[in-house]
Amino acid sequence: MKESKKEVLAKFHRDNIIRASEKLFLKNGIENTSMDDIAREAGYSKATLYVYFKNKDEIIGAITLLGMKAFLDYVRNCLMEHKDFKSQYFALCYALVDFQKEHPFYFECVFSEINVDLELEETPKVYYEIYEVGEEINQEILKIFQEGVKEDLLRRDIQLPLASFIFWASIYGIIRMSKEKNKYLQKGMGVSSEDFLQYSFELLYHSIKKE
Amino acid sequence: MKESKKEVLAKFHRDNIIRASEKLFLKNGIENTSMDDIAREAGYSKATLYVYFKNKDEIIGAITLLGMKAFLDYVRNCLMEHKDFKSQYFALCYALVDFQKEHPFYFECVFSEINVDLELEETPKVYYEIYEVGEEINQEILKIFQEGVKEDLLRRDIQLPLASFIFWASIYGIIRMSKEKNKYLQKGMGVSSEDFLQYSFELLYHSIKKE
Amino acid sequence: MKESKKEVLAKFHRDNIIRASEKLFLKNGIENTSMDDIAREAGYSKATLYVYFKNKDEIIGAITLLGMKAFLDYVRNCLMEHKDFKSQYFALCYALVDFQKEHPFYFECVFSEINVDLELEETPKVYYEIYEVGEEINQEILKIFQEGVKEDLLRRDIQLPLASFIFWASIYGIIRMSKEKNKYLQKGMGVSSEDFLQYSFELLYHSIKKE
Amino acid sequence: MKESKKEVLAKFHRDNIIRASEKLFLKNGIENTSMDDIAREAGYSKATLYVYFKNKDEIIGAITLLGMKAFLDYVRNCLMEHKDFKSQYFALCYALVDFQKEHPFYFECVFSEINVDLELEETPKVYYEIYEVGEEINQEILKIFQEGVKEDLLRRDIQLPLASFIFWASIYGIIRMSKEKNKYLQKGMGVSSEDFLQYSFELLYHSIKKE
DNA sequence: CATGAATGAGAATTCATTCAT
DNA sequence: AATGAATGAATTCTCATTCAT
Repeated sequence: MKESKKEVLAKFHRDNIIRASEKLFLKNGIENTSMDDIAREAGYSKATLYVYFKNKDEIIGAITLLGMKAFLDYVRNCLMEHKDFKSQYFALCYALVDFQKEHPFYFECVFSEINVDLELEETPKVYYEIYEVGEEINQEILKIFQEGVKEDLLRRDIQLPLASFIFWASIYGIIRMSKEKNKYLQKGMGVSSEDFLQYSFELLYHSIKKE
Repeated sequence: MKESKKEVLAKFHRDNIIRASEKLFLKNGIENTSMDDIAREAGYSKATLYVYFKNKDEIIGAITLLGMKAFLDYVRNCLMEHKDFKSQYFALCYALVDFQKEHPFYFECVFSEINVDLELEETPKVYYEIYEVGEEINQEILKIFQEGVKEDLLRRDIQLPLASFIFWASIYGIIRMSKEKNKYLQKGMGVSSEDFLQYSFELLYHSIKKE
Repeated sequence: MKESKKEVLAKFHRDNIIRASEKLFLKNGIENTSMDDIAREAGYSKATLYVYFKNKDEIIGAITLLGMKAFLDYVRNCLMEHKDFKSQYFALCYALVDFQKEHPFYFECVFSEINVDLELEETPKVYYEIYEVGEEINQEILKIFQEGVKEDLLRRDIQLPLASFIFWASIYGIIRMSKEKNKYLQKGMGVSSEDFLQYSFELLYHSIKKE
Repeated sequence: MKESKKEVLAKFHRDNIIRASEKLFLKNGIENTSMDDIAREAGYSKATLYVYFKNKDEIIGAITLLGMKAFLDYVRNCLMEHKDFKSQYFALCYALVDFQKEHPFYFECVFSEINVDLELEETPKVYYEIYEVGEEINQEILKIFQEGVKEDLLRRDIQLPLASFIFWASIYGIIRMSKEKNKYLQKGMGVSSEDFLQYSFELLYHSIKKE
């Protein structure tokens, strides 16, 4: 009982630190976020950060892993709540949009290569975990497209899992751009972010669906 | 005459510095590139960098601008050398791939929002220029798609300039992923980067072309 | 009774802490041994160390004192077990060697000045005790040399207690060097540590003994 | 010319830093001397220290090497200025005393093993130099004793170079003690440091000289 | 114009010590 | 009594920037 209480408390503090870090990493970038900044934002002393994380890298790793796991949940939900391909496809698209909104830093993590050589001895465990969760995500998305094949909705010449990867990449680019060039879309083209995204997802759907 | 001689010389030095910076920024990232590193790579003393650029940010800005301009040239070339939509489309795709290969740092710049409020008084001039070149690029790409409409190759419901933007975004995501997950594509899926890109561009082409 | 039980327990814990500290101080040096290290090695929590010692300095002081006391015992044993000067002399020499081997950290303590002004008000009690034990050691060694005088084995011009001090100092230097330059002695001169020490003690014996 | 001027200036600054470091290292120990302390003492900003030395270790290495070289000069002087063994012997003894007075930190360096594995690839050059100067010092001292043999002043059973090593070690111990227990010698035994040293050197001389 | 020299400000990290429980 | 948790102060080292020459 006491043990669990302690663990709960530790998790609470780690979460606070992670949330503060996520916020700052997103706003200013990892490199421009100092441990001092994190400490201030999280409401702890700098030294306390080192009680809960071995170093800055471990904070980064923890955030990334958490983000990947959160996203895996998002994706799995799409598959559970929707049974046919088209629903799953659009649900996944919007899941990604939501995910980017709620965890903008995680979103970037998911799509960035891990700058770590997984074959080296001293690579921290967390990076293996990150890699593995990434794999699981890929598998889940593949399942959606396989459902599409089963339903005979996709073009015959679609190559899986390649196409799922391309979908993945395009969606990333689209969401990213809808964020980065948000103002431009509104002012320059008179389209809201939401409309832009919806139209994009439909356009992409055309690239794979059977005529 | 003398003035112009001076200017030519100044441009020469600025270019040297920019080339050195580009190389290092790409290899190690902006944050991990010190002014010392740039000075060493460019063959000047550190203080000399400050003769030609007000500070590090201005170097970054100058690189971005140069990159955008270089890319604008790429795009314009596509339009000049190819006259029909399909040729222009694929030429543009591969132009982007080439561009990413030759100026990987510029590539990122082109697709990132400038973290600067253009409406503030003190915003350096360079950022306005960057914005303007970006606009020109968009216009050029739009022209390609308008050619597609003219040739009656695109689906009737295609909305321009929205679709050109989406294309833009997707291509970015795809190229980025072909880089970042390069190893994964080869080992995990047995596809070369080149094949992946070609297949992607074709898939994307389907999303817009008429049946 | 209860009081004494408590005291016994307290001594037990203090001893554990001291033993752990000695081990670590020796292996890594005082400066490179953290209170965390000591706590881990001793099997207590860091805060507990502060129950038994006011601070790190007090641990160091306690170790020093213990070491001096241990050495005093060594010296007294030499005097008890050997009755003639020559035996006592060599026994003392080898006692020092043993002592250095078993308590290398204490060994250094015995020969280092305490960096504390004994006349200041706030100087902790332990430093006085250290000083006093040092005095006792000197007295015991002097006794050995006085035995030498009594046996008429020493040169007439030998000045006591000066000579005992010099002996003391030389032996220290020799043992220290046999440790520090151990490799050099073996590789460069082909002499084992043991042989070096024996020869040294004999050479030194010549410096005091009558012809 | 300009080059040499520059070099002279750099050497000047390096010397300032070294002198400040030596003073502080001696007073407070290496571990208790921060780069901040050195900067303050030397009259430079902390960052400037890193202009002239790569890091703290390099300062330590430079000091040690300088100290060893200075001492080698001392020893060579003894051999040049004095031609017979006895003069050389005492001159060397007092050279050491002087050396310890003028460069107390160097003195300790000379007698401490270098905590560095000379066979590792990355070991800085300075440590090899330190080792080599140490060797040269040993050779010079050996020469003195060989002169003693030549003059037939030493006991027949004296083993060289072992005896020179023992002498070396004893003198170290004696000088060290005359420092560390200085107060004790004066108050407790009524002997000045100088008298203690002189008497010690004579006593030691007895241990090697022929009857 | 070009630069060597100098540095203030700040980065990550460590550690002895305190304190509420 | 024993300790988990928290931290202030310090440490080594880096780097963009300035300035006198």
